[in-house]
Amino acid sequence: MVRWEPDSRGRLAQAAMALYGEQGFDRTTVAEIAERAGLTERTFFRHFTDKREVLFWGAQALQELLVKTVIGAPASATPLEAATLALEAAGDLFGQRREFSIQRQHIIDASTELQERELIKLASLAEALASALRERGVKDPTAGLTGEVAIAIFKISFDRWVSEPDPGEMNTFVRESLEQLRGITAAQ
Amino acid sequence: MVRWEPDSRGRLAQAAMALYGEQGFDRTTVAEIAERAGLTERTFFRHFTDKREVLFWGAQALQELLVKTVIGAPASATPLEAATLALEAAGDLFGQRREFSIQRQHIIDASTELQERELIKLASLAEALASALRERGVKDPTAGLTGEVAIAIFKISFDRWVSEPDPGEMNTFVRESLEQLRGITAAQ
DNA sequence: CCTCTGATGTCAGTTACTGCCATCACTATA
DNA sequence: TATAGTGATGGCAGTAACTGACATCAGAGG
Repeated sequence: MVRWEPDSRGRLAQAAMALYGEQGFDRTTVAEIAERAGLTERTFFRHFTDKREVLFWGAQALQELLVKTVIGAPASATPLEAATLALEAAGDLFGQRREFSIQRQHIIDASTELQERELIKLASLAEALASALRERGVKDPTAGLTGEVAIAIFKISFDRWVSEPDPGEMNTFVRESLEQLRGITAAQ
Repeated sequence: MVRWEPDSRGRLAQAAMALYGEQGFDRTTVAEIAERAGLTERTFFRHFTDKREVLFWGAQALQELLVKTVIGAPASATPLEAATLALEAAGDLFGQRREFSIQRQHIIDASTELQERELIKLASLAEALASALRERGVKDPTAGLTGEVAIAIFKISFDRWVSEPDPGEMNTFVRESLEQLRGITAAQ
């Protein structure tokens, strides 16, 4: 006989996602989430530091993927090329769960608090990219700037990929945005 | 005889800055701030929506400056040139209060919550820039991308300008970062 | 059979924030 | 001059996010 149902963390996350989608983030209480998962408020805060953090526990894996890809990029690749490879790897990752990404983004877009959290996660990704580039020998401020610019491209591409009805691969948008960036900086 | 001391808002802001600097953001309570300003907690929340918002009430003016500058830029200016003019105007604004900027940034850098708030303010600036560019006839996604990239440059430049001992004009960093951006995107 | 561990529950406490109503110097108007 | 607002504040009760301290108890290992 098991004392507790397994995977409390997963059940909490699922309950939270469902409730945030049904009622909105602001109008759902942690007690509600815990109750739907058959657990206690206190236990929720043992698994997630925050009411918001439930929606962002994939960020760590994403960051590791980005870093690994940048470090593993061919030595001949320029900083921006290495960063682009990382974005494309991320694009593939998201591509496998488009429905989930859309639902999650709807929830985030409806709450300022969640947008703040998303932005700091993105900033953390930018910093991780920059740090990985430095390991490749890229100097500052080029490393930092490339990280920021790459994340900007990711934001815009992800946004379009989520909004459009039948967008195909997200990486198409990534490459397109890169082209536009070249246009923007070259135009004099 | 006056019923209340004038400029409660200013007194609250000043008390908050001082306490955040002395004890850190997390360890100061709104009640403390109000007390030091000779007011009540309730009154604090009539002037600021948030405990964090005290540090960001200049953001509105900054945003208006950026928008005005982009719209007023010569018709011949490219999107990035127009955005750059706005950044330079902002640079001049900050240049007049470097000490204040440094102290404020120290406070923000010591608190994750405040960093989140800062990031969403910056995102709002990026969107305002994009929207001003659209008014100049710039299409999306160029407008959005230019807004994001401009803010990325601002972040990096501001960061360097605040960190270095005797940096001179912030706009030097802005122009330098722009040059580096061209290098990054051009390198193939 | 015993002990230890790890995931959970319980409970009390702090603090950010909100709604509602009271207060009262000052102002405009009859 | 009397009266009826007005606007900035105080007071107070309430909600909900989080935290710390301690209790519980099935199962693992000896």
